Amino acid sequence: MNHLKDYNRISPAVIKRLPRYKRYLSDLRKKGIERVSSGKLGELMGCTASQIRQDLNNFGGFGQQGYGYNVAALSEEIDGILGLAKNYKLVIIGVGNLGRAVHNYVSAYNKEYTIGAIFDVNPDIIGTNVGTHTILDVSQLPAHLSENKVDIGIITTTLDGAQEIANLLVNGGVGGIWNFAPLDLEVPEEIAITSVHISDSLQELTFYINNGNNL
Amino acid sequence: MNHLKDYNRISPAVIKRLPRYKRYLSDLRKKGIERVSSGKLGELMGCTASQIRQDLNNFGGFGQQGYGYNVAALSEEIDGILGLAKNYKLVIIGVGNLGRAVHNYVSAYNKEYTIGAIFDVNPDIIGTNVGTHTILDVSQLPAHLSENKVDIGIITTTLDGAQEIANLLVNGGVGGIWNFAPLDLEVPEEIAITSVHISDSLQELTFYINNGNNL
DNA sequence: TAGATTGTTAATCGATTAACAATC
DNA sequence: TAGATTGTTAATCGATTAACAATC
Repeated sequence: MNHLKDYNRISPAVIKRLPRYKRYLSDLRKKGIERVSSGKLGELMGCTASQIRQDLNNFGGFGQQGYGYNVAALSEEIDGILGLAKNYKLVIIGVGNLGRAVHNYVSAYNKEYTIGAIFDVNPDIIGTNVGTHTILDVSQLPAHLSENKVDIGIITTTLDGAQEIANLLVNGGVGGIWNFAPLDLEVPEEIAITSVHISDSLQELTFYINNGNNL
Repeated sequence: MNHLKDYNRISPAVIKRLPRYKRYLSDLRKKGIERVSSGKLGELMGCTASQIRQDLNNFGGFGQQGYGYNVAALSEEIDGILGLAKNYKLVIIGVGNLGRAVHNYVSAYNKEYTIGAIFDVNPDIIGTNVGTHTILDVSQLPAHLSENKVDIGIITTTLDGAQEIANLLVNGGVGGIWNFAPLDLEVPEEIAITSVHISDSLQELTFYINNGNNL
């Protein structure tokens, strides 16, 4: 399925664009469109055909001259590249509104991601249910990690204590951390980490409101 | 306060880093550290001193040779650049868990952002309260926009209908849109828009879990 | 004054776009 | 076959880093 190139040398800018390609392809698929050229896709996405071809050719030659790309096939290739063919076990730490939103969101996946357990520090909600999960005390996190293989730890706590949670996750052997707390966590470099910095995003928007959009 | 250069020509990469500088400076401030050199800050942030000086000099010369930067003063300069000295009126459309999380988050600001009204389509929650706000029917959004100056519309709905909400916001004269729905909204180019693509972020993380971190 | 560190120019590096031969 | 469109190399553009004179 994937052409076994050296994915480590591929620019982060390219990787960041893959989910976006996936969104547009899934859109085309819904509309029943079978094939698309880099030219047409570039028009839809607001980027150059050249960029699309360059990006995809990092991973393999998925197109066909004179035809373009098969939408369904390309979409599946991208899933393969991203690693969405596998299943990942998750834990969520912090079950406030944001944690619940992420819980809902991830629960909608039927294959790729499975929530193993959810944790909080607030005694008022520990023991209550969210969907099919019961909120556990965060003190049980290390035990859970040692008894279960967990791929991704999701941090939806506030700033305070987020680094300590990250340490527990790292020591518990997770493969990656999905961080929503407003700080840059320090983790060993073999641990993958992606942060969603919500407040940064609002401040960026504020700049562009005052200074005209990114053109 | 700001040195009135042409902020429109500044690279988006620089703008994206400003909130991050702000976070580190506020951290130093909390620790009671008064001054910092680009060298020391670069060490903390994991970037070059050169980049920090280049970034800041897009906006003005905030440092002093032989001394470095005054933490508090630089922090306030960055606030000014981002436009955080003003107050912005917001509306939130979509009061599920994500909308509530954003509501909480924004409510914590005391000066910069003020929530004017919140909207949803779900009759079960319309009329109920979130903090001091009563959830309004989304059909009342156009009227609200014509009666109130709204700076930022926050879209925390699902994919379906998000573009229609964006159209209402644009027609209602908002200055910018903060989008959490998993699509690229189409808006006129004079409208600032920043999206938080949560699902894209998880997929990016998944890639790095499988392929080693961004090094 | 001497040392430190900036502001800024020049050099390098990486990412995007253009061009075109290969080929379906 | 002729037309379309890819894969890929070369050219351009932009962003990062290095270097250093200016100066506090």
